[in-house]
Amino acid sequence: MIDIRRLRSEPQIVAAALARRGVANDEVESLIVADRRSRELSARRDAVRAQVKEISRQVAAARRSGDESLANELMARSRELNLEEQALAGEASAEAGAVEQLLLMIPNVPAPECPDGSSELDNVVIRQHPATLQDPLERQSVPHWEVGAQLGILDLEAGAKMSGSMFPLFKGDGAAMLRALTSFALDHHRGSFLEIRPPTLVRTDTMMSTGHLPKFADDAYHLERDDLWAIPTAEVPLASMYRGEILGEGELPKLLCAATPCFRREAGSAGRDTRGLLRVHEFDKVELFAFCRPEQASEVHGEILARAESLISELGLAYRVLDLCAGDLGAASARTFDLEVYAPGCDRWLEVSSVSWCSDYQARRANVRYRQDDGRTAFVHTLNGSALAWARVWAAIVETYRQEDGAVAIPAALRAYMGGRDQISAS
RNA sequence: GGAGGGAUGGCAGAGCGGACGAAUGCGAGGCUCUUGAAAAGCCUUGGGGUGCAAGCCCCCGGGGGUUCGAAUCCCCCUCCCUCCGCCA
Repeated sequence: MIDIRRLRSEPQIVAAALARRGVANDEVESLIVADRRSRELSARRDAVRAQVKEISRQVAAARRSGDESLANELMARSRELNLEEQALAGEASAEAGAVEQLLLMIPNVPAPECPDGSSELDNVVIRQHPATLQDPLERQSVPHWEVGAQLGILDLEAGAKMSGSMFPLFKGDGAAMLRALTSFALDHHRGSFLEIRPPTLVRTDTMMSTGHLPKFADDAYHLERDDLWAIPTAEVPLASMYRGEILGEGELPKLLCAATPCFRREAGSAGRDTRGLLRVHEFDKVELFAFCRPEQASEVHGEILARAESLISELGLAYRVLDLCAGDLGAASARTFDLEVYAPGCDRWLEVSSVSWCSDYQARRANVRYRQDDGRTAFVHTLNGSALAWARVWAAIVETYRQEDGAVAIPAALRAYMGGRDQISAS
């Protein structure tokens, strides 16, 4: 969540920054009002409490000196004050709850460098490799769903039969390639990022910490009976790894990496991009996550982005990097770079990574702090980025590497993970 | 799923109704001594809210309750440990 003290000290600056990403001024204003009332009420409550405590001490003193009648008198007075305290405490906690609810709904303040804009149309392409795409007439033009069906490595009908549409089923070398991609990526990150295999069902507070709840509950799968949520990304469990802890300054940055399935209801996007693997409810992904000191954040952000890019390059795919505009930022993010690979068969750019700097937004929600060298504590910064999301990478590979004869060449980087073979042909 | 035991500061661990935000040890920081270091000695050292400040308030896993007063008593929940049952 955002820093409420900053909101108090420079409300117009914060409100203006939030407006860049579409937060209404009213929303900010009602938070400011509720916060002021909340503080006023708790100050009044505390003053009454202080009197009650003082009287208690006097009761103890009266008892010790054997003055029972004074003790009784004081106790009666205290009972009276307690009634007042209870009333004030009720109001104060209701108002504090209101502040909390409003605060949980407000997204992160975008970084000043973040470009202006209200939707994905305003995102800025900052680089593309290669700079120009192959001529449309020479380009491979069979979409991955056809390539996959022809080679028997992707069976969308079978997936739909067991789970419904948008739950893909990979077969044979198609499944093996997915596994190869995960191994390839984990090996690439090993040594720098600590590999974690977190749970993929998490509690509500874990989903709250990253900002996925309460506002975006419709986007996630919820197991009502056990009140657990299927993670939409490994970012969710990883962000809670040190929840409530104070880390040593020397431990930072903590760099983590996890391969997990990811589950998304895609509630708001029914009917959009539903062909093949363009948008699916379940996919595998390798995620990079970092906890660091604020001054390390920029460097770590660059490193995660560089790692995602280098995986794409090694796989030999065309890609571009987007600087997301303020209006297209995820709730927790202050600055995000998206990576899109080009899929020639369906002639589309597919988002395969989103590398975000969440400043202290998630750290506040998860209460993850570190001890500075002056002994004081401060919130860490968190960063995350996919490296990479495989379903769409799989689609781009299959489309990019399809040959005249219908077989798909296996990218050189993956061959060692696929028994040394160099192509997938119809079986 | 059943039966017990536990959760206290950075860590270990005492406290079981009144001066306890909390003994003690370790760790960390400062100082003395020393050419330097070690050793020894002395001192300091939890988190948070609010306030210009003095101060006041909250926090002993979380939430309720009893009481003039709760780390301490009662209830519920979560997590950890031991045993039994079940099971990939």
